[in-house]
Amino acid sequence: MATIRDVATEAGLSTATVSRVLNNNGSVDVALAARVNEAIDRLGYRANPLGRALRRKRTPIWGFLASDIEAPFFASLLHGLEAQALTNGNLLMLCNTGEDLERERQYIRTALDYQFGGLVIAAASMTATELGVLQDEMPVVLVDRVSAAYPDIDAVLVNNHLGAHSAVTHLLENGYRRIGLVAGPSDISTAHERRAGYCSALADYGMGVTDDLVATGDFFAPSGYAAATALVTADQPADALFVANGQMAVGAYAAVRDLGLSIPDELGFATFDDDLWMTLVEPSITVVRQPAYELGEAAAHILLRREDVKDPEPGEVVRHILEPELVVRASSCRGVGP
Amino acid sequence: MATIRDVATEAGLSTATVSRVLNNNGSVDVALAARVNEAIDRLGYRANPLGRALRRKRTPIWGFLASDIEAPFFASLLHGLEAQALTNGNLLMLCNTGEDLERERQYIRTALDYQFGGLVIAAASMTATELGVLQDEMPVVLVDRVSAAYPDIDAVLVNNHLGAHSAVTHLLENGYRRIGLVAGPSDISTAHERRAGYCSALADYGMGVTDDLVATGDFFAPSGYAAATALVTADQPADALFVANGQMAVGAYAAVRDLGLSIPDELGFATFDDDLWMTLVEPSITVVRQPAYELGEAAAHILLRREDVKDPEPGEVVRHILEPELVVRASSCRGVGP
DNA sequence: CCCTCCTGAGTAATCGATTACTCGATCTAA
DNA sequence: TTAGATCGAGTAATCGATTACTCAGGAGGG
Repeated sequence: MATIRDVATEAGLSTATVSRVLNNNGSVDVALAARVNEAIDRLGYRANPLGRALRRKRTPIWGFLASDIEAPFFASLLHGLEAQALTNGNLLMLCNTGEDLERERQYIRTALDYQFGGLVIAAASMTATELGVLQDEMPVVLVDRVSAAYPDIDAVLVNNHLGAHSAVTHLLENGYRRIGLVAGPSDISTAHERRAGYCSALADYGMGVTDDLVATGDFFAPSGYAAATALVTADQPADALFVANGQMAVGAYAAVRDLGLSIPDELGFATFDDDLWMTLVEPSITVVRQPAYELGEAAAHILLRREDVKDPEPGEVVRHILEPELVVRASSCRGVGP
Repeated sequence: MATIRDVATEAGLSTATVSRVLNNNGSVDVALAARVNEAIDRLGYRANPLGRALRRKRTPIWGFLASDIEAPFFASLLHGLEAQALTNGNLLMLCNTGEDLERERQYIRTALDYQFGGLVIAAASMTATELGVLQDEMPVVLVDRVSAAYPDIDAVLVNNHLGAHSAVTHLLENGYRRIGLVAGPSDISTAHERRAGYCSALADYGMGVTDDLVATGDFFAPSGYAAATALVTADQPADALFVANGQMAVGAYAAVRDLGLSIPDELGFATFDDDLWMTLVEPSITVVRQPAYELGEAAAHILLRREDVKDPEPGEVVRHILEPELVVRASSCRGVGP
């Protein structure tokens, strides 16, 4: 491996000049710069990123923290983020926390040790003070989830309220009147907002929210099964279900099938998150699709803006909200079924 | 951030001694070691990995190269790899090549620049010489795919032949006689092996392979749709389909549905790769499940073994073969359907 | 014509660790 | 008692880059 010293010798110049050419810093005579570049080509020189990072106190690596990278939503987000990272000369380091706080902390320490160039967090479980410390050292962007505890950190979010509102309104417009909500854990912002959207849609339709039409799960499939079963077998059963995320929709859908209810005639069905299977089952399922890939891209753009420029003032907080899309399929349209 | 020098000063010792304590190198007096550790605790010192890596000429980072991280198979593999990486003190760097050779090369150069501690490749498209050069610098493990061009590189693979063989045999045992194969690109080793397994199962049953029962796709959904349509609408149509991967199964399944054929009565159906939707559709789908997570773990173990020890001799090539599992569901059992 | 300013390039310090080499002290053996 | 071996710790070189500081030489002004 050729070093910058080898290049300097080859070009008959000093390492300082070579470095200036490499970084387009200072002013270097055109002829000398050409000599440097020729030497670089001749030797096949590539700068050692470790030496560079040590000196600059900054690594061109972004970290990505997610609770479950196998979930299609996060996988897609990750993909969008990775694509932007690589095209902008950054590497992407992955951390799957599995909702494990200790692991999350460990990873954040690692990010500090390596002096990452940025961090994207899709698992907001740490305290505000920890994040505050982190933010002093590198750009930090929250994606998907936020909490009231971090009012001053950049975030890229989905308009969950609108998404839930439009899906529930759609169910109402199709004649369903007792719409059950399979909700997520209320301490996760997305779950909270979707619930709020559900409520406001009912309110806009002049209907109140009855507690017996809301069952809370934990965003994983089994809880969706239980919640859906409860809502549909109650004394006054729901005549439609709106599920707050894709994983719970798997469970909820299985529950409905096991109970032998026919969708959409006996029960309307809609959910947050699009997934492949929702188009393959019979009837296909109406969803609120989240722009997951774009979420990742948007997070990358914020990191890039924060990187050097003072464009968003240090005190200014960026909140980028993306719009979800209601994709109407057969499961929510009575009389349009198979 | 405290440095090793700060620790040395705090403990009233030299940096050399501190370093020896940190790395458990050389011999240090117990009392002094205790003083060092106290100083470390007092200062909250954490070693700077960049300085360390620069000196050691080696970063505790593993790279992972995949063609499509959004595919459930690779996502799961990635997850298994990441879990092992983190528990062994390595970070995991992600690269999604999207089958783009140029991008792959670029990433490999990056791995060399950073002096990664290992590289896991699930996208074997580069030439043998490139990989040879790479292997001289760091441990390399191929997962999922290999090619005859790399006989001397460690690999973790699935027994594709056996998987296909068992699925096709299962279809034969259930009375299907004209089993169509939706095959993958023959230059990808997995596709090749699955095809061979299909052929050998037929042969074992005393049946020959007829070309008109094989249609080749590209491992993506649309090609599965086309291939399945062709096989099922031929003059002498197939009475069962075996699909070589999960993505094409999506297309193939949609095609069958669009043609209004009933599974499993009119058509048997089985595929490589398990996925959520295959249990949710009616009837559920028989699959050959690959241990994707375990593949990632196994790759990690090979890297760990190669890391320092000379356990696998430099000349010795490790080939770790994992067994797939036939999961029988309704789609392949005539008369057991809905 | 001389002095000042500016430009462009080199020298050397620095980032934070590891480690070859050195050296004094202790211990063993002759 | 002393030479030689051994052990433990410190000094300083090193990994590969960036950059503050320095300095020579040319341009411009008085």
